[in-house]
Amino acid sequence: MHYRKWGRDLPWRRTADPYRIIVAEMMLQQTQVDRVVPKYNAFLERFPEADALALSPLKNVLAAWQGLGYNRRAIALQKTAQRIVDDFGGTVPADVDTLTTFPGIGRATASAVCAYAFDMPVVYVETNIRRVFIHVFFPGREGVPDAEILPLVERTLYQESPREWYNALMDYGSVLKQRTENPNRRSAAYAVQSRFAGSDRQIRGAILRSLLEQGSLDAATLAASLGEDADRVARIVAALEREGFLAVQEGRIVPAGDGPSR
DNA sequence: TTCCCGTCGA
DNA sequence: TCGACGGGAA
Repeated sequence: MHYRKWGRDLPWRRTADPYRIIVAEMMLQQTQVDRVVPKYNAFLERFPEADALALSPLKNVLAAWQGLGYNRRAIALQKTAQRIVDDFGGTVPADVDTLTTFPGIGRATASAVCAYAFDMPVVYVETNIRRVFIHVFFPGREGVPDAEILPLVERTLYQESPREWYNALMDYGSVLKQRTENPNRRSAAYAVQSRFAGSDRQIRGAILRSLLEQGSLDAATLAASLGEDADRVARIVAALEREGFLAVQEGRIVPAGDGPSR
């Protein structure tokens, strides 16, 4: 098997610890492998098991997440760790439908956890799998729906070792991306997204980053320091507050769960 | 400037 | 079903 000799040596491939697989998969949801590797290692040094993550102040979790993007995943990951500890006695359930009920875990991540942590023969589609199957089975086709890919995934799944099979698919998909025009552009799911520069997303990221650096922020001067319209910044801060990133106390922006009260 | 990507809530 | 959501690399 080609994979046994040439497969990538990635840190999450050296463990079957379901907690570690969950951390890796949630990081990999929206962030490229090269960027995840160092963050994954540092994150697990800080939070070696679900218990440590569940009990940590959120701001420390967000700090460890810094640079990965889509910071809501950090909140969701901590909540998932809390559910594992509180509702499952620290044992990750080996079941796609149960895992899907966890915050930040959908079909793809739940299936990946079952494949990599538990070596279960689950059938699912994510970007690398999609890329491989579109390339191999749908040459020249546009708008290929996942519904047509799934049966092929099921038929080709190597039952003897689903974990190894999916790892090999990941590597093949990653090579295809480097060597060809991304076949996923021919997926029905493909969409061009709005520009990042000047977007709310960029400002959200900047606010969170400076909050974690400064420890707290003065709401009145924040807009000026960002060079942005005060109304717009206030609206974004309110959204961040609703999502549980931060709190506003007497005009100061502080990390969530950090102030007095309760 | 363009590219990438899974989950969630509307 | 669709738009919001980050940030680093090419």
